[in-house]
Amino acid sequence: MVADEIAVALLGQVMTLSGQVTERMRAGLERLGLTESLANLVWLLRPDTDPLPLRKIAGLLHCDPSNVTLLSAKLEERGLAERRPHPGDGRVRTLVLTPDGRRVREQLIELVARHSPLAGLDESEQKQLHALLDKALAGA
Amino acid sequence: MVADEIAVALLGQVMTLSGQVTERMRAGLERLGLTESLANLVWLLRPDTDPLPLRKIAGLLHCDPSNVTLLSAKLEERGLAERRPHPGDGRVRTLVLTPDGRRVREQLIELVARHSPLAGLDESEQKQLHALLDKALAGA
DNA sequence: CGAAGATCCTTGATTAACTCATGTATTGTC
DNA sequence: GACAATACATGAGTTAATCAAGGATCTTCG
Repeated sequence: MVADEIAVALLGQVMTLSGQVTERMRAGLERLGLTESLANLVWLLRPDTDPLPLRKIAGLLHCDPSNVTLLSAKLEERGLAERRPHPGDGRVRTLVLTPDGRRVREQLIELVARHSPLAGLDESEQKQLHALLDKALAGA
Repeated sequence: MVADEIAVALLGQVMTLSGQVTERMRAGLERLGLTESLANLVWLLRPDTDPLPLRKIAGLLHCDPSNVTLLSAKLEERGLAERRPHPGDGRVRTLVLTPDGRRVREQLIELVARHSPLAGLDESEQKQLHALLDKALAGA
């Protein structure tokens, strides 16, 4: 039962951490003109990887595809992202950040990552933590 | 910039992890008759510590006090928790799990902790992780 | 002792995210 | 070329959350 206790405590820590991060985000979001869910989406839209189909975004966001349509429309409206047809499949739309969107994403990362509790750890601790989390996530 | 990269990746891992956990929770919640936000509240109501004032709950939950009133009422309605007056201060109400509520909380922990990605780590890794997260949270 | 101010919870109205059901377009298969 | 399957869009409806205002209790200070 001891092992269980640790697992529960770990989970509590992770949830607390994620709560603190989203809370900090929220404080800076108004300045960026984003809501929390839009920020989550922007966070997901990495400029250095292949564009994500909307359906895949829904999976990563754990929400309904129709909701992604809504969020995408809002980002488009603000000029932060564009829906583009998939080159190989006419049914699929992908969502890509515009230059403005990339800037906002940078600000978001700056806002959150630079001040997260995790940033307080030194480099070797961060690497250690990264390895542990990587292993845990791989096992899932 | 390298350190920043790690911090960003770490944050991504934590968010992914918390997303997976809440997703898993969601799958089992219907059976327990709870919504996600109610589950978060139940999770917070540890039977082994002093009862929490509603206002403090609002802080921990990062939401408005009036929302806590609403959630508390729902838990009460289901017989899972009780609002009790604070012994020393007539303004304050505390929220306490009933026996039924404690049972539901156990099931919730069982559901989530036992199957979280973190449970896949061995005991020494879990302890290591716990120490790192503890340090990070203490710094915040 | 009593009034002013602060703190805590509640109530009601409003907003916004999200889901569900349905519709339309495109692709793949037989 | 018809049929099933997949992907996104649209519209209605649900629900959680915020905000503003109110009543109750405690604290401070004249």
